[in-house]
Amino acid sequence: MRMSQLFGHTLRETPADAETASHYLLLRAGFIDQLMAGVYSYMPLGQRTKHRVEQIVREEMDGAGAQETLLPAIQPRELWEETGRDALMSDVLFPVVDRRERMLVLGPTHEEVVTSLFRDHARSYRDMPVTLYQIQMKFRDEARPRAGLQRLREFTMKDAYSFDMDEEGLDASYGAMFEAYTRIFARCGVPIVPVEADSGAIGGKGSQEFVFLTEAGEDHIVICAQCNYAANTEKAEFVRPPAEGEEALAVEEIETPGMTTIEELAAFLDVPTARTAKAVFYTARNFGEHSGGEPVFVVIRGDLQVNEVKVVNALGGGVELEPMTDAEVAAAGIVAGYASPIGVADNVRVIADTSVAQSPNLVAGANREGFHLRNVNHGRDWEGAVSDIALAEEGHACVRCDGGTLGMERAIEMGHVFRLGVTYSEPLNAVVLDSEGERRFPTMGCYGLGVDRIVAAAVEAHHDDDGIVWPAAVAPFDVHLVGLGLDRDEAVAAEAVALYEELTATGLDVLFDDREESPGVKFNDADLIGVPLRVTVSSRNHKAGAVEVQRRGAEQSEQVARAEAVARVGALHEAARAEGA
RNA sequence: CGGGGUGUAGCUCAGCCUGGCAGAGCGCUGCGUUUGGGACGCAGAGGUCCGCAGUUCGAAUCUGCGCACCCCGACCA
Repeated sequence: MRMSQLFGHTLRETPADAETASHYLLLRAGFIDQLMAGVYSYMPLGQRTKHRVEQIVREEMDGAGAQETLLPAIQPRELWEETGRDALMSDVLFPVVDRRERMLVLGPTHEEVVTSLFRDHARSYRDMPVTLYQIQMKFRDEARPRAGLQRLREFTMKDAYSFDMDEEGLDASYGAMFEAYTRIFARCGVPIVPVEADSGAIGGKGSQEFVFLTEAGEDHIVICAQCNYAANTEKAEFVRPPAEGEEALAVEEIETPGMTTIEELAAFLDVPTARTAKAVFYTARNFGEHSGGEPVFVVIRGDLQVNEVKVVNALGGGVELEPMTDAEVAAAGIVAGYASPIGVADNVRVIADTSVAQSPNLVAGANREGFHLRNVNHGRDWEGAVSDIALAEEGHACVRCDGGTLGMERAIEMGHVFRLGVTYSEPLNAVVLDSEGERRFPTMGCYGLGVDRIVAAAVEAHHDDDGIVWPAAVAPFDVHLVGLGLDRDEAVAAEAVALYEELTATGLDVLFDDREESPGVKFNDADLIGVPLRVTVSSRNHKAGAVEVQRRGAEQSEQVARAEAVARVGALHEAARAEGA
């Protein structure tokens, strides 16, 4: 590609709205352009990189035995009603109406469609196991798109779906995808950590995320400093700081005027927050509903925070929590600021974190303005389902090893693999016959990966003050050929063109800067765009019978004899590719 | 969805407080000089000052209502 023909230019100044490195570098280098919030065009350079990422994904999916398909992005809403996810995902669904006023949606994910496809074409265990995948646009009306390609409303996902007869089959299919993901991220130069995760709106019986640790990320991950335990905070478990094992004492009412927060209360009574019980109350509603719902009263030790994802799971899932309104608090007979698990109305669901169940003699509200109770004990003074509903925080003790401490990192979720089970095959009635002739629901897995996020993460992981430093496998070009002073010296120009053609003939993708620009402009653009190898042809080099080759990001360049140039560049290219593999 | 911020040339922004000719730098076009790390001179093109309404002799500037975008949080794959 001759740079004089390339559509799009580098920008000298950083666009004001871009904050993260991947965002402003991709904009400045001319890879992407924003159309609206969370929606971007890929310009030629960006599209080349995206293609290379997709090709790596394809190779690894095919290598793992998955078969490529292409499922419709536009889908009938009824299909989503069959699984109930029209309500569950209603806040991100892009609705569409056709000319006959039929309700359609732009697909945010494809479990329903692929299960429908499977239902129509798979007949028995002889058609299985099978894993289908596609690389396709997904549409989600995100509340807050952000950071360039990191959170988009229209994005490219590789999604795969496995169908097996039993758990052992799912284990094998899931394992194969897990391995493929590990290889994909390694080849793209994105360092990832697999972490335990909540499966959210996708559902199923367990999932793992592949995350890229970066300050620019929006997920929070806890990682044990001692063992390999790593989990999204939505899911993360931890060992509660131990309670003092004293005998249960008699309940005692105490006056605590104006002490409506845990901090005030603990200071007033001069006890650690871990000796108090905190109450938080919610209304749990089905998705898409805005009234009614079930009152939920959550009790947790004062030194811990409530993890709402865990509360939803403790309630059986499928609901969303909203803080109770003042009217709902009053209706539930709760005195805010002095709420007590003792004497809660029968229609209120009470959930206790394991921390309160294992801590004797806590201070809790008296459900009476200006009063608290000392020596409240779960099981003796009040009942309530015990569950892990606490948010893991930095410094908490690891559940998987002895003496390990959890650290907190920010991360971008790059991929997510789920063990679905029959979450979709059952409601969609995708039945196959097993070897006994019995009708069975296949056990499914699904595996998603964000292509745009790989592009963004590769930049986030590989850049310097001058620009992008692409991993060779996903660079838009293999070689950036810089010709200096081509309009002044015909011999140099001829040499540059000849080298361009020779390098291209060996199969390398070459970006040839044949523009009439000053050397400084060309070098700065080359650094910004970040192609792994830069080859400079100039009158100075020409006189020495050489060209100059420099690895992007390297301190030194090397002079290579003109006659050796093609072979040397080829060898350096192979070496650069090998680094990422 | 809550909080904060910003909308003026392709980009980065000044002008707004205190109403009175639409501005700068970079980029862009042409000509000339220059040529190994974002050169220089000359000449030029380029505007719905986010939109609508209001106040005023007069609005980029003041007021109201919208819209868009960004950031933090909530939520989310």
